[in-house]
Amino acid sequence: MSRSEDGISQVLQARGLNITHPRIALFKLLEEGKPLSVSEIYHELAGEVDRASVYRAINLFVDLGVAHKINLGWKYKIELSDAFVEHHHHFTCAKCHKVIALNEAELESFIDRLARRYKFSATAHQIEIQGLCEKCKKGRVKSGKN
Amino acid sequence: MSRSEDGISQVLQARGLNITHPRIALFKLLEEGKPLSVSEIYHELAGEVDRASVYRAINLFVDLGVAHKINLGWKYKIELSDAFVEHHHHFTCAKCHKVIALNEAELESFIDRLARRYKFSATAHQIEIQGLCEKCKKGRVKSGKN
DNA sequence: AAATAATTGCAAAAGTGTCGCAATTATCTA
DNA sequence: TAGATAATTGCGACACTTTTGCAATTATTT
Repeated sequence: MSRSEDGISQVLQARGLNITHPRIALFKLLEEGKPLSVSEIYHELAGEVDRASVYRAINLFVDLGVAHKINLGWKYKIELSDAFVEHHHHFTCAKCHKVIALNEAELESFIDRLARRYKFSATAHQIEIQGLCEKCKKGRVKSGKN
Repeated sequence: MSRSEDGISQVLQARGLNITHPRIALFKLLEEGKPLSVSEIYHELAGEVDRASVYRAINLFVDLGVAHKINLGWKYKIELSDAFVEHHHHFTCAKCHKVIALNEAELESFIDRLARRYKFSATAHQIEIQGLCEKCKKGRVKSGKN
């Protein structure tokens, strides 16, 4: 393992942490962009990486700010942070599960304005919005339950 | 157990559900206003209420719309719904843990406007914002940990 | 290439969430 | 208010999920 160009190697190196297979494998997986649950991750990495190491790598990434956990529904999933991947907020359709990316800048500035008014300096935030997308709202789409 | 005036008893009664100790105890705990994690709840109720019953009561409350699960950071916590308790959004100061309530109407309308633009109809949302309050931002306030 | 320091995989343990079922408790009825 | 009836609880057992100690392995340093 060498490649000191890619994102994660750089971060690890900068912190004096070893560049190891579990860490690279996790990063590559997350790099595909889709938020993954812990079990999706270690099933994907089965045989390659031990469960315990998956957890350790995930927690390391979170501590390093490389990744963070988000909630879809009410199980969390892991996703790379801004610096390594697109945006963070989206609508999730409760029926068809379509994900609609939100205008990040607008959200940020709204939060900032709000915070400023309360003389609060915001350092982090989580926003999740559930609802129905245009198609599903129009009815016609039957849902098993819910 | 009788008291048919308080919120939860009314709801239970209206649905023909029994008013039982686990349910009352959970409601009282949540009534204090602080969102609690499942384990906080059953540790608090240890000896009084069995783990399984805590889960059953929580799920019942959620089904009834009496409580709902929210995500703080990335573990979910349980909180009573609007009808039974104040508002849902606030700033939380990372140092002194002061909680600043936000202007709910403004938040709601922002979300709605945003959603409308994407032709998405929002039915629920969770927003959490971390940062520092005015005093702590100015420095001077030492924090034990965290 | 050897030394050393960080990390892994494994196995065991702790924690979470669910379920069936007999025992208990709340509510209803007379 | 007692007795019948139906709802609910607590218990024990599972099936995960997540964490930890530790010897073995792997990445870095010299």
